[in-house]
Amino acid sequence: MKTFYLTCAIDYPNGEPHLGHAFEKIGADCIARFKRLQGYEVFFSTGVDENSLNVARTAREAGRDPQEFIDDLSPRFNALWKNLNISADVFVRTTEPRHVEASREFFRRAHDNGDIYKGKYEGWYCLSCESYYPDADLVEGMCPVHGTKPEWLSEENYFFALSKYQDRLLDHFEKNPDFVRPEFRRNEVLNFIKDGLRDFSVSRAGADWGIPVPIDESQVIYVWFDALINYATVVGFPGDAATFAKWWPADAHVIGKDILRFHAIYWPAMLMAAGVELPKSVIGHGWIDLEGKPMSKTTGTVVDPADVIEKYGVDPLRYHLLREVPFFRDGSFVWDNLDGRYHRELGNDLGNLLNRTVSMIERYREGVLPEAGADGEPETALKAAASEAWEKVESGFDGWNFSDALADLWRFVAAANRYVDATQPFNLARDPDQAGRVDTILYNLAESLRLIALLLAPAAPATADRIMAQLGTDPVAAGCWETQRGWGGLVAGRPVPGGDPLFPRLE
RNA sequence: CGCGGGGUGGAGCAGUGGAAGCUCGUCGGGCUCAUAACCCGGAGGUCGUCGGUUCGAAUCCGACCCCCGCAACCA
Repeated sequence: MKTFYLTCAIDYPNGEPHLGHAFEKIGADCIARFKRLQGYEVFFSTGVDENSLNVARTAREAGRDPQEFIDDLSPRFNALWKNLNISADVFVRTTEPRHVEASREFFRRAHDNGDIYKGKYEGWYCLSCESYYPDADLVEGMCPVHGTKPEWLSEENYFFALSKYQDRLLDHFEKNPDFVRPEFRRNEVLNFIKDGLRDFSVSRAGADWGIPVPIDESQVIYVWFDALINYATVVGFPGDAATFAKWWPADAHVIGKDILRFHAIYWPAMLMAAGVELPKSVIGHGWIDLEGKPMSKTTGTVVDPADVIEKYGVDPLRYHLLREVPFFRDGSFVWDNLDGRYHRELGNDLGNLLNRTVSMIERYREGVLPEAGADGEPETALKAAASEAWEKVESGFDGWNFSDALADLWRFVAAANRYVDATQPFNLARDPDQAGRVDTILYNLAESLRLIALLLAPAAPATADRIMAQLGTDPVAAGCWETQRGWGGLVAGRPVPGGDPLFPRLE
């Protein structure tokens, strides 16, 4: 069976997960489900990055023990993904023993390959920030955050020989034009590489939080070096060779634009050093803000996804984000827009289409699906719209253009609504001579909804199944895009139970 | 002169020389199976600014203004 290995960023649990985190997981989940529907065996991973010194610092600032702190926060991320119906197969925590082992083994291999050496890391260090600043970031020689005079520190660290891989990386980009997407991000990365790569330190001295360097237990592995390795850990590196061989290389790493460089440059070079194949693609998505303002805990501009779910439901949130914000671009979460999409697109367009369809089958055919007769002109148009939608939606999802895919799907929803209006079954039903026409129309409407549910399933899986249930047919299952994509999947003569409106009006 | 993208009706966008478009929203009318949809009609734009080329510029040229991404250790 064809396989697809998809990863999300692992988030660092120094606070509650918010809508920005959710955007990425929802997009990735949409792809995971899309691939399963296409018949791929999918492995979909996410997790949390717990070894960051920032996490330990945040915990201590709150007067809490770091371990206790992450044991509290990390499960909240996992719980949110469950609530959002994210179909991840694994949720990794980088403090897990298997990941500690994987990181140390990876480090060892890079070291054995001659790509890790001891050097001196020097720079202006702000004690309050606990971080180094390049000269350019200092404001008149002072820390840009605290305005205090930073200290010149120098520490012995292990360095990774990134510079050695500059040519091989350029070569890889050359031979794999889709390695980084979207294209404008690829170009940014390419320019960065062409400017010249410098070695970077992969360890920290004097820290008591993190994974010990295998060749020098007095230091810990720099958190970035360890975090990236999670993608190998979760598919069995290094102990489970069979599992690793089955899934690696990853088909797509889904990450935010802010951490693109780590995935598009550092990680590939690290893999080359360890003698491991490179991933197929790195997908850099945009960020969402709140009503035009950056999400920030300090200013209170955050949205708790749980609040959105409580008011509108999981699928409306998923649908709205995927439809509203093109995945590769930045966008805004606007409450009014969500409300508008909920009522107009989900309620009026889709929900009402289902409702009017099952209502007419109930009223005119005692709730039993009639058999379709010969096609007329309206049927030809409807079926043309269906096959066009199928083609466009599939290629839209395939290119991570969720927004376009859903817009195209809604063109078919509109076509089905137009079909009702053009054929007027509610008028024909008064004339016994037209019974055959009414049968045909009602069947085709129900069948349209079946196809809509299939195409909607990656974005709004629960809604897809609710539609299938109201139509009296099976839930959406893995691989069914291959086996059930053609027109005519519904079986005449079966009961159409109908049900409550999918998206009732609020307030 | 660091590299790159962009400024078009309320929102999001298309449009590289020849009558300013699309989707959504908004206003009015028709229809009615339905959580209503669909159809018809309307309102709404100095196409960032200034200058130039041309019979004709959103589109070509020049200058300027503004916004955004990248510019190494920010999981």
